[in-house]
Amino acid sequence: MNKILAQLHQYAALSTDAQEAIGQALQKNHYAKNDFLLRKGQVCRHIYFIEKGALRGFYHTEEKEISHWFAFENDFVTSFHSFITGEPAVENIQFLEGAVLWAIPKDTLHELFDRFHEIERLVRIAYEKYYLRLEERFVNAQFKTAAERYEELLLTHPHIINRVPLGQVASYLGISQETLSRVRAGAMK
Amino acid sequence: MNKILAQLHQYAALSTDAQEAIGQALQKNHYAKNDFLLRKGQVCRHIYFIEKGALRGFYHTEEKEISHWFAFENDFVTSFHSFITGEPAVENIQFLEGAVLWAIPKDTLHELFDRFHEIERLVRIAYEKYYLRLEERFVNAQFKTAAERYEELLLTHPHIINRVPLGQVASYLGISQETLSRVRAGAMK
DNA sequence: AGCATCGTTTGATAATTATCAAAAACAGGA
DNA sequence: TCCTGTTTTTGATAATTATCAAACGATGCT
Repeated sequence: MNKILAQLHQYAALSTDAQEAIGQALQKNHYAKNDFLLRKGQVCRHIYFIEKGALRGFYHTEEKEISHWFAFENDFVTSFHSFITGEPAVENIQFLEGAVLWAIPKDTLHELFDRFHEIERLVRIAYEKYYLRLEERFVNAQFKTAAERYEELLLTHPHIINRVPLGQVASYLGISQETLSRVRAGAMK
Repeated sequence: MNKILAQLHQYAALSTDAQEAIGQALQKNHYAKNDFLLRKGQVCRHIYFIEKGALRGFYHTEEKEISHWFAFENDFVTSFHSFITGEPAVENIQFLEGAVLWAIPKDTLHELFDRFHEIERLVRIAYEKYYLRLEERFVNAQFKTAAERYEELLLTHPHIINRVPLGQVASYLGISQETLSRVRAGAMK
């Protein structure tokens, strides 16, 4: 609980009242490895905070499967598109490890927005940061080669490489598993 | 002016008071073709609304130049990263055509956030939409081939192809100008 | 009309990455 | 420890895309 508030504090400060309201809205749950938090076609009605564990979001079609994000302790996760639009998700969310999550329902969050301008402001600021991160990834994807992107991932997010199967990391980087394996071996420099 | 409020209305409704406050904050300006609205290294302190004209945002390094967005009538533009962080921009914004823009300064916008919860809500919702668009582009970039992305662009944003030089469209799609030319000729099916 | 500039197309070749197939390495359970 | 299934690596080949170079086309200006 305090960990959650500490993470939120990164985005903006909150009054005691607002903090308490958030605390009351949260529900705790345990999940097993390989379970699905969300399957394609379901509507995602919560934002989750990861107390413990690791998750991935991935798209799955007949031809291929692409992991587009990984999340770990102290991250917030949701199926952004489904959560915001209320439409069925086009992605899946799966547990890479056993996990403990805190959930806040969308309805409750919107009630909090009405009651506390400061909470909506915090979320506005959080969205800004999430946008910037995605933009940065997007630009990197176009400017750097597969090998450079792997190097950078190794520097900035080593936990991804340690805790996620290689094939999934490869799809995250936008390359095939074999190519990533060769990049790793240093063959492609 | 009314066009701006109409665009804003897409995101959320606004009270008359809020609308008036926004109207007072706006400044109108004219620009010539090929001028820069913003150069790499400058801080972007405004959000702009395009009454008339076309712009592009692009990254420029020694090796290459990548146009990462195009904007036209009724679009809002800014250097997102610089505007939000207050840091010098890493991108350039240039006019593809002569243009008329309305500007709102960041400081003024934040004053409006304090005075009108509803304006901050509108912006929060606008960010959600912008995020979703970027996410969609990001996924498409990984799932579809260059040819498919071009086809899709042709269907969904034909004005980009009509009003933007081919080389810039190519960098937007993440391919070389020559490849795009061949894709267009239908050679790569 | 003629010239210069910019944008686009075409051709030949090289580099990058994917795909298919099989072997090797690793991890967990009996 | 051995077996089994999963993950990772390696090899050979094919497909995709980039790069370099040159030609073509359109536009605007004198």
